[in-house]
Amino acid sequence: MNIAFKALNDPTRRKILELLHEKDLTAGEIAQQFRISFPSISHHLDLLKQAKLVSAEKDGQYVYYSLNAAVVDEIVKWFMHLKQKKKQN
Amino acid sequence: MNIAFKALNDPTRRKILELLHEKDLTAGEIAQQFRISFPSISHHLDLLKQAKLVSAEKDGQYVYYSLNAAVVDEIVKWFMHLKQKKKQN
DNA sequence: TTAATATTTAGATATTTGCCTAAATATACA
DNA sequence: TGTATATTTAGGCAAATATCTAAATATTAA
Repeated sequence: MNIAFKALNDPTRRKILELLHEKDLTAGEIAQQFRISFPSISHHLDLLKQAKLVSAEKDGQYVYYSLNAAVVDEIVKWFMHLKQKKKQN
Repeated sequence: MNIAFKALNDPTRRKILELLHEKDLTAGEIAQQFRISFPSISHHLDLLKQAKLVSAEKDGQYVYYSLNAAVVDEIVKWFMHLKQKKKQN
């Protein structure tokens, strides 16, 4: 959970999630969408992977990344809990 | 949105939101829940306020903090959008 | 096997973050 | 008014973060 929020705290990484929401992409296809260097994008992808927000699958020389909904669910649950009606103050 | 994710990227600040989910609290009451110094908590509260995740109201010498659902809604919306069924890959 | 392409790892650097103590400000109380 | 209480602001420091270039690794193609 901690690492998920950390992974989400970056506009580039959130944009990556939005791209992957459209369809699975290779690391290179993702990198092309940004003005940031390949290695930096690779690092961002690694963080998203650590947070289990995305998963990666190697196919030949390419690595395909895809969005992973499970952790998103968990976070949404946390927010929904926050929104439950609270005691009257 | 950017600042909201930033504000959420800290366990202390998320704990503060959970405390405020129970009921409104003064800065001091919040600070007592942590082993962190008063000024540090004050700084965390300021960030949460900037992100509009909480609102503050002064009452005499106390400042009451309360949870602000509007931004939470906005973030949940972002997540729900991510979860919409995506194109088949 | 050699060269090209795709991606990650390593190392360096500038910026941001979170914490602290000390000082400042605001309000309440004696 | 003078003192105590509640909270914020300021300044400093260590750790974390985002970025870069260069180098390494893996796979494909000539």
